Amino acid sequence: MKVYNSLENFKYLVESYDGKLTNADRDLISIVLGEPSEVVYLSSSELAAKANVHASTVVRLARKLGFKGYPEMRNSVRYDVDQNFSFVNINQQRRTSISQGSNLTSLVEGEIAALAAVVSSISQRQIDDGAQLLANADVIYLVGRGGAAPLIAHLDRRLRRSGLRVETLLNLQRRDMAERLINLQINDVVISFGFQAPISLPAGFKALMDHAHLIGAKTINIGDTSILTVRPRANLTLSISRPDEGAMQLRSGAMLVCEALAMTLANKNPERALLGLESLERLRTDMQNIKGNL
Amino acid sequence: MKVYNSLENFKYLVESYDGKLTNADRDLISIVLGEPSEVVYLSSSELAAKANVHASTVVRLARKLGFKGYPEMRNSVRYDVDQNFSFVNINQQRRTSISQGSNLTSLVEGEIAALAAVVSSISQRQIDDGAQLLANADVIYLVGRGGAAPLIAHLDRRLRRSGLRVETLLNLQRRDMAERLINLQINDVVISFGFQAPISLPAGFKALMDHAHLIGAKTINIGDTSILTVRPRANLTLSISRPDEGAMQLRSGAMLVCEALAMTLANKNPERALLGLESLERLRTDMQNIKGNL
DNA sequence: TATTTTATGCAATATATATTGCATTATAAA
DNA sequence: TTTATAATGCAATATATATTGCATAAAATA
Repeated sequence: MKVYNSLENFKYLVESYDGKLTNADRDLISIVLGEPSEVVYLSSSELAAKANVHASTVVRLARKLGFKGYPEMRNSVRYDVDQNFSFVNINQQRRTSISQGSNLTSLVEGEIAALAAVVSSISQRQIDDGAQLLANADVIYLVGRGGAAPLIAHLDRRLRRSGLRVETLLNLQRRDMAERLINLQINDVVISFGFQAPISLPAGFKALMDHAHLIGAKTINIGDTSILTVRPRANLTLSISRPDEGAMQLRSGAMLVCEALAMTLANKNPERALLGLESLERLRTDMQNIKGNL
Repeated sequence: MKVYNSLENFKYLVESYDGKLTNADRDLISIVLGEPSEVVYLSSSELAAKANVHASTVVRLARKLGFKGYPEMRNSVRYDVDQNFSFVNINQQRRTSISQGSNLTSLVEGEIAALAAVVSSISQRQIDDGAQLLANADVIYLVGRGGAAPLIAHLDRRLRRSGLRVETLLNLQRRDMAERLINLQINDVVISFGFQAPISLPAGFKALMDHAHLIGAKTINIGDTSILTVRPRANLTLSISRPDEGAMQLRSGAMLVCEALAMTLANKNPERALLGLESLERLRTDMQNIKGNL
C-alpha cells in the first residue's frame, strides 16, 4: 500500500489550496470532511450525487487538489480514515516486524493484537453455549494434531479439575482414533482442533464427525478461520481470526477461548468442580503416602 | 446505505454454507476474515491476487455464499467492519456480558495486560542468552508438572522443528525422573518450569539441579516470579511477572517467552532448522507410504 | 487405477467507473 | 447591462472492474 505523508492529508490540501474553490467544490469538501468513513466507499458519481453535482466536478476537484484523479483522492481519504483507528495501525506495525528476527517487543505487540481480535471473532454467547454443552457432557474427547497439543494439554487439565471425564486423542492415526472412539456415547462431547484446514485437522476428521453425529454425541470445533470451511459442521464452531493468519505458531487466541470455556463451565456447576478438586486432593495424599511427591 | 441484518454477516454465511468449500475458497475466506479492513478496499482481482487465485474464483465464492456478485459481498464485509470497529459496539458487548460468569472481554483485557508485563520482566538480552544456550545444546530436557504441560508441548514441537533433540519429562516422580536423566551429558540443557514455587516445581527439583551442575549441563528456569526464590539457581532464570499473579491459569506470558526463545533460535541457525523440517517431511512421506495420514 | 465430477484459469464480454471535449449556464468585471 | 471568464453538466470515450463460457486441471468416486 502506498504510504502517504502528512502533506497529502486531505484537509491540509484543502486548507492550503491557493486557487479558487467554487460552491460545488465546497459542498463536496464538506461531505468528504463531514463523513469521511462513508466517502471511502463511494465512486465519483456516488459522491457527486450526494453533493448534487456532476461526477466530472468531482474529478476536477481531485485534480485541483493535486491528485492524479478521483481514485487517488479517495485513497488519501482512506488513509486518513484508517489512521484514526489504531487497531489497523498496530497490525501494520506487527506485519513489518514479524518478518525480521524474533524481537520480544514486536512479538508481544503481535500477540496483543491477536488477543484483541478474539473479542471481535467470538461472542460471549458462543462461549456460554460451549460451556453448556460441556456441562451436560459425560465424557469429553479432545482431538487434535501437533499444533493443538498445548491447547489440549491446557483444556484437559482444566476440565479434569472441574470434575469432568476427559479423553485426549492427540496425533492419532485413523485406525487408532477409531479404536479410541469405539465407546462414544450420546451424552459425550467431541472437541476437535484444527488450524489451516484441511492441513492440520485430525486424521479421519470427516469420519469422526459423521460417527459423532450418528451416535448423537455433540461436537465442537475450535480453530482459526479455516475451521469454518470444513464439513460436516460441528454443533458449535469457535473460529478465532488473527491478523497475521498462519504466520504465527502461537495459538494465544485459541488458548484464551479454551480458558474462557473452562472458566464459564467452572462457574456453572461449582459443586462438581469442588468435587473434582477434592478427589484430586485425596488422590494426592494417598499417592504421597505410598511414595514421594506426586 | 443498505442495512444488513445479522444473517448477512460474512462469517455467519461461511459457517452456515451447506456446500463444499475448496482450498481456494478457504484461502480467500481467511484473508477476508483475517484482514477485513484491508479487504473492504480491494477489487475482485486485487483480492484474488492476495490469495493467489483468479478473480473469477472470487466472484464464484461470492455467489456460493449467496451474494449477487463480488461487489455485494464486499459491501457485506464493509458493513461488518464498520460495525466491529465502532467503539459503541465493543462497549455494548462488554456491558451485556459483564453480568454473567466468565466474561470473555475482561479475560482478554487481563491477558493483554499480562503480555504487556512480559516486556518489563524479561529483556531481549535474556532471550538471546537463552537461545545461545539452546543453540549449543546436544539434547534439551523439558521438565515440569501439570500446569506447564502446554508450555512444554509447544516448546517441544518448536525445538524439534529446529532440528534439536528434545526429551520431555512431564509429571514424573523422583525415581522416574532419575531414570530418564541418567544419560545427561555436559552439552545438554535442562529447562525446568515452575509456577508458585515451591508448589509446582518438578518433583526432586533440587536433586535435578545439583545433578545438572555436577555434570556440567546448563540449566534454564522458566516460571513466575516465585522461581527467583528457588535454590540452587539455574544458569539462566526467566521469570515472568503478571499483574494478577496466581489468579490466572493461563501462562500466556510464559508461552510467549518460549516462542521468543524458539524464534530467536530458529533465526540463529536456519540451516539446522531447515534440516529439521526436511527430515520431518521425509519422515512424513515414509510414514504415509506405510499407512494413512500421519 | 480409471472414470466421473468438480474447480480453476484464461480469454472474451459485459458492466461500472472515471475522464475529457464541448456546449451551456452561471459568475465576475467593465 | 454587456461582455469576458470560468464552472458545470452532458455525452462520448477511456479505463477499470466484474462476470461468464469454455478448455484444462484437480479432486472425488467407483
